[in-house]
Amino acid sequence: MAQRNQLKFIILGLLSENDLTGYDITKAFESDIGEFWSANHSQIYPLLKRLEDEQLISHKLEVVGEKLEKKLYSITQSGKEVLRQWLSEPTPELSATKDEFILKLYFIHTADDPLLMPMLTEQHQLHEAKLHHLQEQMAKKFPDHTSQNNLGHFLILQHAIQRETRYTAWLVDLIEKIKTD
Amino acid sequence: MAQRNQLKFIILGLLSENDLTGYDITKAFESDIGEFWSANHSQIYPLLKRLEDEQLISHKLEVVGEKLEKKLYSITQSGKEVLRQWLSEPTPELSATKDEFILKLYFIHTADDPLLMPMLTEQHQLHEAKLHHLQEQMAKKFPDHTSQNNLGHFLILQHAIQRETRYTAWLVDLIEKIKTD
DNA sequence: CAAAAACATGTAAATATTTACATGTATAAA
DNA sequence: TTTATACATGTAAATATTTACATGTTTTTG
Repeated sequence: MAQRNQLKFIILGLLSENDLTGYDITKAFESDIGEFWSANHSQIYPLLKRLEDEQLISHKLEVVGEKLEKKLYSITQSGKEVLRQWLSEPTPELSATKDEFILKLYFIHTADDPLLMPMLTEQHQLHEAKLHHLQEQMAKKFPDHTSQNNLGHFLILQHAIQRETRYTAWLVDLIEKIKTD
Repeated sequence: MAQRNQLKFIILGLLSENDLTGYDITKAFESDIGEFWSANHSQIYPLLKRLEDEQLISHKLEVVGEKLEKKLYSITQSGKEVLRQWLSEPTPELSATKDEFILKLYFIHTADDPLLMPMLTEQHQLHEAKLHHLQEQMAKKFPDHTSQNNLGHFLILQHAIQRETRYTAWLVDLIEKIKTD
């Protein structure tokens, strides 16, 4: 397996909060969940079918306008149990954080390599932009600075903001140090 | 593609430093590179063959003892160019950091969920252990606190240590806050 | 009202990744 | 000297992930 089907649990988790269509789930990966997992609709639709076969979810058809049919999925009792079971299991893996920039950096041996500075400034710009985006999300989703029944979401945003703050600071330091060489 | 063959470049990068066997490369993923990428020997051996077909690397046989043959791979000029090209390209992706614990946390809605505290203490223990491991690596590989022709390696270790320090501190804070509820 | 953008759902093919299967040698420890 | 461990190299099968192919509807914008 290339990662023990965590997508399955994400889908169950999302459906445990709201009934959703495949399209809605796809969208979720472009916002909230996109911060810490990725998936395409071509992976999601077949999986929804499989989860329904396993009776972890079910769907009913809704018709929009004249003929557009959408499938609104709900989690079943069995699905809720599988989700809860997953949440209660240990998570001992600490999977390697695959970061292509860090990978490249590993192969830069000296501070005077002409590739280094462009790499650092590019990453600085990217991570600063991401940090701003996350801060906007936080302000938008938790305007009164409290988590209100959404502790998990609040925490992962806080975590991501801290991560990007730290990442950006590291890059700034590094750029400064290398400049004054 | 499930990630535009970054393994290819890791192998080229490793071979640009030293001639290595497939076994050596496999081992590298259990130490240094394991901090930020993973790969199994069953992925490495076929890829070495492919890279040799593409004339990015070549090998010579070495015999150990009576009959154990090992293939010592070297990077070719063409391989060096491909590696350098990769290093010089932009890295604009900022791929989602797939962290199963964060994923689970997203689906914990309230601070009084009985699953929360065990999750947090488990992760605290794991990240603290990882931090210690990284600090040991740093002390071992850069005892005189300087990077000496290995800037990249030094920086990725520094980066990982900062990341784990921050992660651990976040968990400690969180545990403290939830305890005193 | 025409056009563009967003909604909506799939399949196919290529590639990447993990786990399991398979085999044998050399070296260090007991 | 036997035994365990590390060295060494592969293949097969299952699964995951990405990119491309494919089609059609509804809503918003100009």
